Amino acid sequence: MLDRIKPETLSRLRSASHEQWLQKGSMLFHEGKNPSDVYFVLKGKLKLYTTDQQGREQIIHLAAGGDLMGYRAVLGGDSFSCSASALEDSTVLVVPKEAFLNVLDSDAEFSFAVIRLLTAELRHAEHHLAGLARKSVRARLAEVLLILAEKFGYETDGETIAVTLTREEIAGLVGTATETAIRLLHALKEEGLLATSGKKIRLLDKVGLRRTSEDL
Amino acid sequence: MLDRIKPETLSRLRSASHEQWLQKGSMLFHEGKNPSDVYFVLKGKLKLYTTDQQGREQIIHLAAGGDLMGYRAVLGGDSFSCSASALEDSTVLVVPKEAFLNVLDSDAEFSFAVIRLLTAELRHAEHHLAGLARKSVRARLAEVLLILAEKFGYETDGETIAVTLTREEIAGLVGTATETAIRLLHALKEEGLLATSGKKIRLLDKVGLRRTSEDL
DNA sequence: CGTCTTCTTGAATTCCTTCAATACATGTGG
DNA sequence: CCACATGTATTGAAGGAATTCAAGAAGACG
Repeated sequence: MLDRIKPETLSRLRSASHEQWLQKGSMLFHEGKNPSDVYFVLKGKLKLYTTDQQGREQIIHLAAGGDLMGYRAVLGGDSFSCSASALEDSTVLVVPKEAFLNVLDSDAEFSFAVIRLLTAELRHAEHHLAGLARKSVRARLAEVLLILAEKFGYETDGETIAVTLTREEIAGLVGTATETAIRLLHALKEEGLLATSGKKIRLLDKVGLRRTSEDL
Repeated sequence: MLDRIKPETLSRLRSASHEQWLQKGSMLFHEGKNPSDVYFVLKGKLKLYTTDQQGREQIIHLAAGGDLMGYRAVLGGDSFSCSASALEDSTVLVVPKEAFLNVLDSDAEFSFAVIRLLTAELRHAEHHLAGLARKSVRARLAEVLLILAEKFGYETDGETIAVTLTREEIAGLVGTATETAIRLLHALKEEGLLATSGKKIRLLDKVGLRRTSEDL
């Protein structure tokens, strides 16, 4: 998102904003609270998630450098429907919502960029929805791993996903129990599709994973 | 959506458009095709759905009078990610995409209304997503029934949902097998939460259904 | 009526969850 | 640097929820 904004617009936004540093694990915003700002991720990785009564965490979305966060609540005039926290040390640009809305109102190009962003999110959500409803947990796990790789890229070996998640977080992404995620990771490992070492996951056979992700 | 457009903008759109009548069961657009128009539902009810390899249908969205359809593909510059067909005889206003995009570009108010619409859709999709991932099929069925009632309203008795869906379509909304949907409808009936007669469903205990929809 | 679709029910099976116990890792204070 | 505490990961076993397949009943429609 950040890279699609022209310099002029960006400096308008920046002049009203400040940067904020977030330690790994700390919260950027809380579900249910009213938004006062939107956030551009300058550096780092964050997760957007909801927590149910039983304390299980469902991860709705992931954010990396360049991504915009918190706009859904601001645009809809709602409270936050998710919480956001840092997966690693991160820096965000805090843009007061008035500044954001002003720019939106006066800059048709920016406004169209936001529409494109919303559209892309919606397509992504619909796809995810169709998948959750009819794919097996196994297929969804394979898909999640590929999405993680696409979103965060690989380390220098070209195979290890460049993000560190707990098994619980992986389960929260897939929408399953932690134990099931562990067992299925193990199964994919036995099939030679991936290798794990601690929290690092190496995708050894991307084509095989893609095939697995398309099973029902 | 239609009701939030000012008359002036509406007549601009209308002047470039034409109406189309759709028989129950006929298609408005097909997944994978390129969009040439967006559609305002003037009368009737439609479903938006994807079909998987096994021929199972997952319903992504429902549309009633006043709703806008097909804008996701047009705004994203994509092909349609869903198919749309009429649940009953319907009439739509066919707006060529150029006309739609022109108005969007020149009318900031309309543009903001579209942003609000996208935002609302996104919130809806996220909520649905979180629910699909962690609720039981039983809870999701109860929720779907309440959503249907909210979307399409009741018949004159104030209890019968004003839309006719096959069990297969209900299963497609919930994201389950047709047989499971039938069994769970039966269970909810035994508990006195609803009554069925053919394809008509009467919600007898909305509070109870709400409670059921919030179970895990 | 007869045909076709939709609905319903039964039974077997698969997949996933839950609970419980154990190993491993990480970090902290002594 | 060790010992302990805490959080994370793993594995087993039992149970439950949902799917699948199969077959029959009920409706819809020409």
